[in-house]
Amino acid sequence: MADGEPLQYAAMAEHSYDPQSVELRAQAWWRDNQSFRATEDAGRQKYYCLSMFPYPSGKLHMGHVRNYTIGDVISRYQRMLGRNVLQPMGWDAFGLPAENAAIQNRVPPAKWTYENIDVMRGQLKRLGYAYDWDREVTTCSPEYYRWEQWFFTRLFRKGLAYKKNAVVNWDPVDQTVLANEQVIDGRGWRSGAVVERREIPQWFLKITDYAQELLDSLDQLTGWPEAVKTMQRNWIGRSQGVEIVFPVADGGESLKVYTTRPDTIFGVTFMAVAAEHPMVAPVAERDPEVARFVEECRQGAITEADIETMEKKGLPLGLEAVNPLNGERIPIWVGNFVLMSYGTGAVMGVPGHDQRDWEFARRFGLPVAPVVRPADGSDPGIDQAAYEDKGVLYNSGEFDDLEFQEAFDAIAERLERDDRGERRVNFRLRDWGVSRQRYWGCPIPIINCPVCGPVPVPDDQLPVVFPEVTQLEAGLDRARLTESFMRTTCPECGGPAERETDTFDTFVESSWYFARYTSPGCETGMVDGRADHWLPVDQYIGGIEHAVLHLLYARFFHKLMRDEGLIHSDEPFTRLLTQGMVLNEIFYRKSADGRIQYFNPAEVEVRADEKGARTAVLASDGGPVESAGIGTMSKSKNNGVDPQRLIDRYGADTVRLFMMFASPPEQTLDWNDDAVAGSFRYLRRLWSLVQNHADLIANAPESPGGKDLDPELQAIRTTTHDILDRVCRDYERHQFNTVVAACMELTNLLEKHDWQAGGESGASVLREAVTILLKVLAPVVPHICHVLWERLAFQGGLLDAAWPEVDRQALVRESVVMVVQVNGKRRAEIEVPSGAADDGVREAALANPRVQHHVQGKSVRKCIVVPDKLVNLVVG
RNA sequence: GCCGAGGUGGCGAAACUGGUAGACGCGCCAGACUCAAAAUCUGGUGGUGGCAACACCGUGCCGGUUCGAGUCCGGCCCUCGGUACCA
Repeated sequence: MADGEPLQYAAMAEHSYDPQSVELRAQAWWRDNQSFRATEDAGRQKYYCLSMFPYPSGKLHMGHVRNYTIGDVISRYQRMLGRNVLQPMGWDAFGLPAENAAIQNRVPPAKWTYENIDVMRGQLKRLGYAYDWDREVTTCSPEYYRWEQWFFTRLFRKGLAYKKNAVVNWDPVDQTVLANEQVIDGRGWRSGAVVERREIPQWFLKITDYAQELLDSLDQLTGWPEAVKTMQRNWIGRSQGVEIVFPVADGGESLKVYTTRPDTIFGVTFMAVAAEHPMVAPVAERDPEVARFVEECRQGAITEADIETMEKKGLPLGLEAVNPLNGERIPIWVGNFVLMSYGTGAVMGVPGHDQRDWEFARRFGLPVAPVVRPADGSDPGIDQAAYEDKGVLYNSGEFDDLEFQEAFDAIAERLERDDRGERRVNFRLRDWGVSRQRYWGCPIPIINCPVCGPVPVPDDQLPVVFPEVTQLEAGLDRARLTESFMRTTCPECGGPAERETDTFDTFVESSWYFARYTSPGCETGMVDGRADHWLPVDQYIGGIEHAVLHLLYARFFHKLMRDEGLIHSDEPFTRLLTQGMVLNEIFYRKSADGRIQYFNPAEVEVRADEKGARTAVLASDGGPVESAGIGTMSKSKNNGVDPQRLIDRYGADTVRLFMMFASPPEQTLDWNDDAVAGSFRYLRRLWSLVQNHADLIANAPESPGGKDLDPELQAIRTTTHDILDRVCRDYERHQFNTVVAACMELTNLLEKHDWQAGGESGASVLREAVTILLKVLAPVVPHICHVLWERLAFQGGLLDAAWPEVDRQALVRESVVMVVQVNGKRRAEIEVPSGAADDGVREAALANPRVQHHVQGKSVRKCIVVPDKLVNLVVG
């Protein structure tokens, strides 16, 4: 069949499965009954199920479909368990791609964004997600960000927002600040110019004030994956160490460093400072080599990954620090791996006991001095690598023979007594820089007065809204902020002043949207009393890529809102499911001037020759394209798969089913749509099974009784309840792929039986099984199940049907098949009464001729029995 | 570099607390139906050897613990996510 051609079974037979009409019918029913409107109801247990809202980049991609299907399955499952479910949806609508589209296509960012939202909202509705659309939130609308501005002015007054200098990527050609993503190999993506580091004043939020609480309350998040909590703990990075002051010889200003290993202080053989350190500038003035080095450090990217992996370079400044404990003189170097914005902008180098310092010292011929050795007094062996273990001190004067903690305390006390340092708890976490030099973002509500300094915009003048622009130009993003917008008067002194033109990081909007959903239409504040009804979110679902930044910022904002008295819980998300990324291959071409153009895998043909070597060509022109491996589906890499094609061809249920069946939710998924047809085939089989027996089922007794069934029907009942038992367990642990597999198993079983000849008891066994099947499949494929439920003339909507219960008595079997191993190798199977005693099992196993063959002539030394499962005879 | 996760048939995967490796599905092969094809249905399908019964091998690599290891421990390789201005 040609790709994209719609299936035409509907035209072929009246009763064949036509997803488009089935889905239209189910969705109309939900709409007419306002099924998903959530109301605060004190009488029912609430369940707030939230999926991370999308950035409206154009169309849904498979990552969205995966995310939102998981959320919808959980919402519908919880609803059938009787909970009052709230499931909202909205748009993370500010961001860089809108500006890029504006520049490239000369379309205003607002128009581009709202058009994308309309397309994507339509797609979400087509997929049948059970959202309460009355609560929709769009972060780029002034009604939303007004309250963000309001909140920021409160934080400013509390001293939790402040301004300081920070480094940005500066494109000297386009005269603009670049995001890290826009810097490729140290060059601006559009101009190709070498990017410079530039310090500019920026707004920060004091997340470090909450570092300890953000760390401590992770322990209470028992519904979060350990991996995410570990990443957040490491990110916050609490450490106990000592801040040490090294005087600089010949009267220079002293050098402050932080270390968690003060026990190695006698092994310091160099100091390294950042190029931007105040100590460096005077040296650069007289030493051209240093000046050149500083200039070199000013270029290139600013990400931690770049800095940590680049070649470590350094240059001696000709200055010396003095070791505060032994008076030794230590050369001070400037190093490209030390950043002014991290810590104090200076580090002490201990090559004997730090691998990075060891490599630096080796490279530049600096001495390596061992001062810590293993407890047994053996040589630490620093010729090949640094000795980083904690051990016992030597070569350390009066501190010799102390082990780590004793040495730490003794040295810290000595430094404190001499006023040369102090013990400190340090966090790796840095304050959150929220300033962005962009147009398409929430304006920071501050007025800069030459007399009063930064002054918050008064509440009655909020929201601050930028003038609309019809187009943006690269490098001139903020020039559209007209004179009349910037010119204003100071709210404090009434004198002339200028408006702040920076906007917020888009992570600010996504740090409180979950709270806004609880209070739609609220015009008196960020949220109202309804927030405490719904919060915290019971289940949050989103990509693992948000494990640290978004999820940490949202936790931070929740605590800020709590401390403002707006809400009364400590954490925003009780349970967290981190969905694995959907990956796809990335294809590109590099043009002569170094620019990269990406091609969607749908436009690329991959061929393999006889030797298995792959070549990829663009279908349209037959020319070769390069593969950049596989990566997360993204707009920027143009490797997304458009789910619309699959919806048009197979319907929403097939897409939902396939997504859930393809792999467990937390696992990375390499996209391959070859198997989607199999999910459609399954739904068609389900449809036929129910349709072919609909009247039989509708007229059958509800309960199959249980006692007088013939063995074959009894076996079907046992399997049905066994499968239900597994399905319940798998829903609870969110492993939906095996839920689907179990349903397929049950369907296969039911298809094989001749029900028309089975009489009334057979019909009731079928009725029970089909009822269970439709109920447990409903969260995954709600449309087809809804319509089949109607066909069976069952009372009430399937949506609110009670979740089926496992009949424990039906699970009891009279005999079981056990595996017999000899010396750990599987040799036979035996059938024994279930619950048989160990001795009986052993005898039955030894009686088996195949077992005898392997035991022959040897004595049984040991016999291990796992009841009802396995017996292992150890012979020799 | 650092932090986190993953690696099982041709492919997506399953295996609950250390107990039958490969459920379920895709693909492929064979058969039925058909003038033929598609669709559908039935059966087979980890590898090697063997007519077969069956035997041996097999969960990224090397080693260990155990009656028994995909699962636990030590070391390594590769892939993916994050790395503070992509969202």
